[in-house]
Amino acid sequence: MPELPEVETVKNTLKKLVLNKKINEVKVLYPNMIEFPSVEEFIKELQGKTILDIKRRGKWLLFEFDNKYLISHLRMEGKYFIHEHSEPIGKHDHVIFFFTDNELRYQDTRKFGRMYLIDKDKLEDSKPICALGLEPWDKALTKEYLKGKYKHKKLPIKTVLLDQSIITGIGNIYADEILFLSKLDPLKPCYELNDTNLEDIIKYTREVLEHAIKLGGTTIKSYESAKGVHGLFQNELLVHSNAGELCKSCGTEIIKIRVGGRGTYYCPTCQK
DNA sequence: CAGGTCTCCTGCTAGC
DNA sequence: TGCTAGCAGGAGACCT
Repeated sequence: MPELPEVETVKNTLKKLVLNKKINEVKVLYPNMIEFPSVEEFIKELQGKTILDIKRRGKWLLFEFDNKYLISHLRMEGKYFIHEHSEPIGKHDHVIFFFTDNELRYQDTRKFGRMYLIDKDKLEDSKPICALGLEPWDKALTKEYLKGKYKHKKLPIKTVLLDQSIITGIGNIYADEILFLSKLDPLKPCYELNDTNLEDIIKYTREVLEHAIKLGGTTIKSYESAKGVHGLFQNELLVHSNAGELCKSCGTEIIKIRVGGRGTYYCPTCQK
């Protein structure tokens, strides 16, 4: 499941592969993937356009064109692969961007991914980008900012870490890791967090994500940044997906619970 | 307004 | 062995 570090890795991989390439043609094989505008307009607008840059905002991938951004969310299993024209179309290839020498295919087993084509000057004011909160490294991300957001919230901290309108980019894997390092019970209500807790959340959010980016993200299930390229952060996971294993800090068994409908892994001894 | 629930999808797995 | 019910999950829609 691509979170910020995986999207960052995909962005860097794609920049090496498709920057400055001109799209001759677009094929949309699964129309629901295109959230806005209509599929017809999406195809027409992209035809003949050159990919000027690729950026990232939260978990969104931003392909920059002269007057538009194609923004793409990979959700659970979305992947971009370069293929030769001759390669047969796969069962899960849903959108294809044709270049002269090869093509970029968006593959998504679960079809959860979504794409938008937005006017460049309206990007920050249009959904979904307008609903995003601060990037983890934004200087505005301070304990005062979090205090303001968390003050009246009774929801568990785990749930709120996944709220993209506060800090953007954290998903289920990294939320568990951040809470483990912050020694916080995932079920702890937001408003109960003290200054130290908030400082720890900010510190470890940045540390965990930076470390994961360095290692090319986490490969659980089927994430790849390019064909056969897997991240390495899964070897560094302290709690996530480690139910039954022993806590590296205290030796207690890591347990799995559900918080806000999400599988959540934590050490009941270290995290209070 | 905050928060809960449903929805979208398919592959995998537990259980019979 | 083969089948199926149930689960997994990011974020928007919808409801309370």
